Amino acid sequence: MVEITGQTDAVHRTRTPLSRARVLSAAVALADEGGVDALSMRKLAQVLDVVPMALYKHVANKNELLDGMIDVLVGEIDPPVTDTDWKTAVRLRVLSARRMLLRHPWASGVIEARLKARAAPTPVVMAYLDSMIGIFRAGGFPLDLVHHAMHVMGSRLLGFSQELFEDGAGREPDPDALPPEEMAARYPHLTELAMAVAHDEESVVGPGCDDQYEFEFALDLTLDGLARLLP
Amino acid sequence: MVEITGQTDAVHRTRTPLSRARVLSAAVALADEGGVDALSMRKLAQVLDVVPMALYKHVANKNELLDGMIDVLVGEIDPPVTDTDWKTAVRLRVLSARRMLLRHPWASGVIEARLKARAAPTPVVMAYLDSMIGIFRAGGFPLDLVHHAMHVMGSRLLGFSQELFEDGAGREPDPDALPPEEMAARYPHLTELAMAVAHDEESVVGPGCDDQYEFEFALDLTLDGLARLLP
DNA sequence: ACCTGAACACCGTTCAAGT
DNA sequence: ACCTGAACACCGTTCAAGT
Repeated sequence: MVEITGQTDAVHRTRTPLSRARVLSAAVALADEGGVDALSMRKLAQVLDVVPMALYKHVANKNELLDGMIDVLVGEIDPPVTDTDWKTAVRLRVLSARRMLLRHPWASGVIEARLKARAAPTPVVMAYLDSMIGIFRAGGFPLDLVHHAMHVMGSRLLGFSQELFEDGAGREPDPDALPPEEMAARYPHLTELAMAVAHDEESVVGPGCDDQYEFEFALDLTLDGLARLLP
Repeated sequence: MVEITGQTDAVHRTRTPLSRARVLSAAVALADEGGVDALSMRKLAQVLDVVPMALYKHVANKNELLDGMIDVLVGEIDPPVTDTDWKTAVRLRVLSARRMLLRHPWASGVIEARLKARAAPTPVVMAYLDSMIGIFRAGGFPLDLVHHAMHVMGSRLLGFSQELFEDGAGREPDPDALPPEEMAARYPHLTELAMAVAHDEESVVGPGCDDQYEFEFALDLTLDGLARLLP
């Protein structure tokens, strides 16, 4: 007993030190193996041969751990192919996202849960959405149609179902949010779209987009598409 | 302290006895108030003025509680309107489902989680899907197109995202599953569709439907619809 | 200053003891 | 036979005590 503890300790001392990256990839591996229910701070610490509290040096809490894991997964999605038409580019990207989601079946649930909890999307997720908007823009989509398109794609973009944006309305103000000019530099397409939407609606129903309208737009697009296939 | 306990006890004795329905609606109310994280067997018992273990007389465990709650919610979706065309009928039904999902923001997450856990859909959910298929059939959709349509509608039917059916392949055999003839009687459209899909695929890639094909079908339908709206 | 064991306030569920 | 308190095996996170 004492000897084993001693051995573990020796191994521990020579092991590569903990890092945020090591914590996150171990967490992803744990969730891949046993589902998200099998992921606990305590089990994660055990896998990393570390006392539970050591994790809190690298992630603030479990929610931040989940956010970090999502970032790892979004990083697995192929970057957009640039030398084709918009449709092929979107198609390839969404299919790549789907392959990621199939590799990590717990992912869409976690992403959706974090969105439902009104957590601010991480920079990595923002960059993903920004570049997706960029594909549509490069394909000649006017801003309002891009907006609809992003809603229509909804669940296929990242596996979650509805109300993906929510525009941060009612969200707790992020203490380390980027200043607007930095936002615009980093996420040009997202910013452009957000500003267009805000301007559109502000005079009518207040800020944010009309989710009901967007839902019906997507529904009707789908139903019309099906109607065209009727014999 | 003793006096208060005595009072509580007296109230408890005259209270309407626990029932599955009372447990389920209290659980829904609790989730509506505080989200699904606020729902625990212990808190539910407390709200019902009952010892935690008393709940287990009416639901086998927490998963069965969640299934029961889903049934309550699906019961809130309007029945299909019969005296219109298929498109209007589907549209109204899906919009009714959406209103339910907006009333209970935790619902889609729970539904998706239960599906991911490969839990068999409850009879109430089966009946809902069956009658949705019935609308398409009555509208003249051939079986294969209904199949595609159900996949395309996917997230809009009940708020979850993908792989909704999974056909029970790899699912633990349900001990109290209905015999086939009873299935056919209760869910005629679902059974017809399931049999057509099974027959279609069995000779090619084994039972179940080709999820990748269905995903791409829905994706392309969406992209083609967007392309048509380009100026 | 850093690290960490014990503790706190929770879970869902089992089970034996009480009526 | 029914009901239930205590117990079990967990959680995420706080915090004070140790180095």
